[in-house]
Amino acid sequence: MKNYVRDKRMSFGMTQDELSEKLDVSRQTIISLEKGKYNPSINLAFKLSKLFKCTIEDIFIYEEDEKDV
Amino acid sequence: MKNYVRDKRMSFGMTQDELSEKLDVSRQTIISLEKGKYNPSINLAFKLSKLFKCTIEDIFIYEEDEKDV
DNA sequence: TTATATTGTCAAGCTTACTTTACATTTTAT
DNA sequence: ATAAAATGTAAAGTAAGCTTGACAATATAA
Repeated sequence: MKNYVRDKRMSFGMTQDELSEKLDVSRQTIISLEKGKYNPSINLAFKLSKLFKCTIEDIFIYEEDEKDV
Repeated sequence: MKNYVRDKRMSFGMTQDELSEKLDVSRQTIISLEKGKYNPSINLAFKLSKLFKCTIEDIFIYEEDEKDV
């Protein structure tokens, strides 16, 4: 799954630390997401979409044939 | 988080067993989702949205003050 | 250059999504 | 009423998301 977390974060002029605090998750979680180490929980995906004022689908791009299922 | 999995499934005339097979998850997972025992992974949420031809937001309703975070 | 901010890595541990199996209850059809 | 289909429950185990802490590397600024 591809994602635009880093792009969105930067377009909002936020640091990983600021983002993690606003979302109430650890900075590690943000790093891992941006680096594509794993997918977010649906709760975190929703939090991101609310904060970035867009849909989950705007941030996360699902690829039909995901190997990481 | 509220969800309309059961409603969507029934509107498609499918059984839990059929749905679980199409999504490649266990029937238990469907039961647990419909019963609200836990939230789906974002992967499963995407699979459901594709199958039901709608958005994740159409199926799962995020409540700002989720206690289950 | 030196300090400071920001980003990144590693590892151990916890929580929760999900699986599997086996069986019980409810619904639908004959 | 009986059988079959569909739904539900319980429990133990695996996998993945997330945390914490400590420290390394890179970028930005004075």
